[in-house]
Amino acid sequence: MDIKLKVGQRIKELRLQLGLSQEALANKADVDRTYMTDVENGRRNISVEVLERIIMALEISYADFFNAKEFMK
Amino acid sequence: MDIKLKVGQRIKELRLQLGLSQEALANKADVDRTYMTDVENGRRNISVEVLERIIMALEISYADFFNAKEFMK
DNA sequence: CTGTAGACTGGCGTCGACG
DNA sequence: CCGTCGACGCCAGTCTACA
Repeated sequence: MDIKLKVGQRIKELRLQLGLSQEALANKADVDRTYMTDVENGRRNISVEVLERIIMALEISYADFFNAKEFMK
Repeated sequence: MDIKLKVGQRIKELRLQLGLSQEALANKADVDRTYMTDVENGRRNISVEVLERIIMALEISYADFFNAKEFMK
């Protein structure tokens, strides 16, 4: 499956666990709200710097973010 | 430390373990050779799609690529 | 609150050339 | 084999607006 979709789904999964709205997470990660929508829906080819900000806003490490079955091979 | 540097160093580390030149890895990942140089030296904010191609060329999973101490928090 | 659309700027990623 | 430079097209990421 497309890496963009995997990343988007993982972000959404973790966001919901934190009980945040897309807008709240977008603000916390300092990215645009409409861009956040596109990223979660696998429509944008995100860069590692923006991904890092989102991951930090999700209060998780890079290692743990990718430590999920979708990324295991 | 900068995420771009961490990613670059991890790529270089794994590339050397495989005994590949930058050019050989670049060809295998289907990216430009000069871009590969910049990425390893932490000068480019790489996207997840290109990073995926490099990771696959390094014969490792996304999870294992980030399962290294630099990415542990 | 989420999604979509359109317009815009900067930088990703390519390429040829040279040391 | 690796690093750097300059040129260039295209898309990442922003923003406003509407449902």
